[in-house]
Amino acid sequence: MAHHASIRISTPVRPSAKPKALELTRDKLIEAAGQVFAERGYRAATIREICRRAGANVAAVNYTFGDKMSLYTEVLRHSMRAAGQAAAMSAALDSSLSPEGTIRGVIRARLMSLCQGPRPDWHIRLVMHEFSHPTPAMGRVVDEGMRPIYDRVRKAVAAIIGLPLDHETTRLSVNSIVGQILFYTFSQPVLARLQPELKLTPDQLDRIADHIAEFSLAYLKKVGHGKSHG
Amino acid sequence: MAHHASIRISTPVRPSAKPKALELTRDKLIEAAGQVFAERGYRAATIREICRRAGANVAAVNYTFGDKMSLYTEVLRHSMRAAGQAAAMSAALDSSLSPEGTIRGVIRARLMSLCQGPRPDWHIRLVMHEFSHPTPAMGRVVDEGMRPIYDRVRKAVAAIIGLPLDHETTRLSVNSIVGQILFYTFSQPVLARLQPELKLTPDQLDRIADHIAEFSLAYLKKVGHGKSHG
DNA sequence: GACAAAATCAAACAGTTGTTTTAAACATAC
DNA sequence: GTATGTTTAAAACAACTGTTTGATTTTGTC
Repeated sequence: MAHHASIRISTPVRPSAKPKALELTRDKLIEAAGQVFAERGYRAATIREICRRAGANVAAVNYTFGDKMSLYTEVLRHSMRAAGQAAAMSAALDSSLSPEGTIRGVIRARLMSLCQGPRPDWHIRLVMHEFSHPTPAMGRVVDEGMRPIYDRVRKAVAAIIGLPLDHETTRLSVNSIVGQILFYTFSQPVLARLQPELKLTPDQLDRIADHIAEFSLAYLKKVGHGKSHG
Repeated sequence: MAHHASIRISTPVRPSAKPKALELTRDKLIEAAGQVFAERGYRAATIREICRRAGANVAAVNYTFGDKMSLYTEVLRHSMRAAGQAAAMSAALDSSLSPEGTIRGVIRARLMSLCQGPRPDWHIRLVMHEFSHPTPAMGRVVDEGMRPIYDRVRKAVAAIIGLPLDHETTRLSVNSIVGQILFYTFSQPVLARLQPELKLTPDQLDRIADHIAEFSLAYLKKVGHGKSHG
């Protein structure tokens, strides 16, 4: 049911005038909920634990957000915004880069986010959960979190291999590149068991990024040269 | 608590002598549990729904398997066994293949399992859930389901690029190949939204398998030739 | 047929869940 | 100060969870 929360949402007349203490507990709840949702999943995460970690009362979630699902959506939105900003930052300085530079940059930026960042694996685990059990929020995850990168890589790939944007080879090549990246982000549990010696330190990730770039560009350049004089 | 079930387990003296009706409901429960676990996840899956789909009583799970987790482990074991048999079958006929043939074969076999098979996406969704929320059963999933393929590809890759089995380039190249494959198995929700026109029909998967092979071999052969006369 | 073990069932149990309620504490404007 | 609206707190609610119980039916054996 709609209740108290709607009052707050419907009256952000002056930004940061009335906010008072609600904003505080609201932030604390989102932070705590991010942790709990990430490590337990949506269903297994309990409102009671979220509130305990946030130092708030059990009723705080329902008072502030309405219900559990709205809180989850809000956490996902927050997570997406953070990831989006990082992506936008790297996008700003690669619009002037060569296609090859774009590809190398995207791979590196994407991999590096695995070791740095404030909360290392939050966003990843949240998205992973969305993958295995999609909620209505899935659409936003893809549209805001993945499509920008996907489209940027697609343009660069098309430029290198000299084929149209929507040619099958273009699309499949992008999938191949994205797949290599996602392997290191999503398959860490497997990786840890298959290659225990592979630590995802910054300089190791650096070498991995280089490898993925070399691996991919070998094909792209080969096809590109074939097109240019074939 | 251990109870009735242990009686059955501890007395398989004559195989298929006493089994009677228990085996039947046991199979029905595993089948139903596979569906429910796959689509809802371990936590959200309820014993009541599993039993309803299996046409059994609520107490059937606890009577037959002891508790919910034991049922889950059994389902995972079943799923692994099925996948393992498929892998073993393809392994039998590729031991005599060239390294390149091995790689092409593994890619194709792995991708084709996406469209054929009795229950198309069971195993995948189960493993996906293990990825995002690993249980103690995770170890077996990796060891029985992934390591055999991983090792086979590694040997073939090492042969082509002419580097030792545990060279970093060898391992990273295997990761690149496996990553491309896993992308199509694990990222279907994303894929469905990013490329709605990409249907995973048998002949489409055939072209995808070819692409992954070409994409990967471009790099492997390049490195291999470099080694042979450099 | 009778008899014992195995299997099924309906009902209940104990615990946890998201959510609601009611009242108290707090802040703010007059 | 009082009055008003907002935020917290403790307790209770209703629904659902995995699990257990004890009776009842089914099954296999003599």
